[in-house]
Amino acid sequence: MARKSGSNGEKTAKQLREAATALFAKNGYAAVSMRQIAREVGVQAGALYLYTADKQTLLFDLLDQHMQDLLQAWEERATPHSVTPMDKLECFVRFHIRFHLPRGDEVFISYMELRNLTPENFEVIQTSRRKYESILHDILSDGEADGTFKFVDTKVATFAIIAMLTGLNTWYRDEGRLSLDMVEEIYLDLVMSAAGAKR
Amino acid sequence: MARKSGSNGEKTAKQLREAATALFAKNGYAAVSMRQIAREVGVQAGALYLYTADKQTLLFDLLDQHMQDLLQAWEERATPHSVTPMDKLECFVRFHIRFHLPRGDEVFISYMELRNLTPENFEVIQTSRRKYESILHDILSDGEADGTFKFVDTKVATFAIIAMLTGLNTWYRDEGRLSLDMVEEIYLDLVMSAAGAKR
DNA sequence: ACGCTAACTGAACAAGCGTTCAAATGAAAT
DNA sequence: ATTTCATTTGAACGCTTGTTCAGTTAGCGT
Repeated sequence: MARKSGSNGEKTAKQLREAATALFAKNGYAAVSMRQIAREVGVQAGALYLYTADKQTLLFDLLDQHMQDLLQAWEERATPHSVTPMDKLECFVRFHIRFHLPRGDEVFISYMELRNLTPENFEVIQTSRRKYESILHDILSDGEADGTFKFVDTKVATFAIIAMLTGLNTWYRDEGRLSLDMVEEIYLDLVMSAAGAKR
Repeated sequence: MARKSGSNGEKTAKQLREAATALFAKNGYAAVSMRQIAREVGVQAGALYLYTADKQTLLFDLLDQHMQDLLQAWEERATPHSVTPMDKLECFVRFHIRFHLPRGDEVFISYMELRNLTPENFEVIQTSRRKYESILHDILSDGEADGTFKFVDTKVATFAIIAMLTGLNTWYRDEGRLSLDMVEEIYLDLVMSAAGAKR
């Protein structure tokens, strides 16, 4: 047999992205074969090449989509645009946690599989990442300018805060001791303290 | 030819560890072949099996050695054992940075390749890691008990601080803007602030 | 009912994988 | 000088890899 009954291109494309995301996160890009992904999708390996040029492009598209989603979600965030640096920082922390926590696999891949990108693809992702970091950096700078925050080095503080927040993904479990709301408050407190903000 | 002139077991063993560390860090465990490692060592692939049972054991040994070194270095740290929680935390921060920064590859592998360990091997490494985390946790607990520090949640603060410190490895470069001494002071300040310590 | 095209199979390709092992050779001890 | 043993080669094993492609079928517009 060839074409399968009930087959549909968009559905398969979506299944491919999902299967690849899950498998790459669990076993790593290099350790996952196209045949493994195909099995998960319920299709032969050859069929995948109707939806991606090659394995490398598949990885890149996943990472790029993730970064695009992240940046776009920030632009469209529900919270009304805040005015004071304090409000902005609070908004950023809450946003970061709520965006990243439900996307464990994507976040994991985005950090772990950078080295498996070709140099050109790497540069694209890196640019998006820097864009995101600059959002936080601008907030911290503003706050420092008007005396809300105090840092020895603002650039380092940016990295440190993002690393701290993203580290949440490595240990948080839905069934665990703490609710999403609680970790949000805990990290908010840690970040505000680190920023030297009096509350 | 068979045995090579000037050949020496211990030297080859060391070269194997170094080549494997560098290659695993750069390309990932799954993406690196035994033949690639062998080429780096300057030997045929078959010869590597005199020094490791198999590829999995090679990875495990590297990670395990790294964790052992870390825990032992803490025990033998040069700084005289401090008394106040404040001193202890300062000591820990400085130790963490000075131990981790010069070991970029090992640290990277230790975080990235955990998933490529067999479950039993993973458990061993995880135990060592928890041991290290508990060092910081104990310091934070003590400090909270005597009022030096203030946390909403001490366990979370432990994870957050370690993530923050380890994140340093992802951006620090020797040729960069900041010296080792400077980042040490910057991170010390961030950690102390996050801990709510008045200085 | 027919033709077109989107969707997929299944086999094939060359290349590379981890691992084993008999054979060969250098170094060290006698 | 001879033996012994550590060290390495090089070929071989069966298997998997990413990717291509001619052929086959399902769904859809006419």
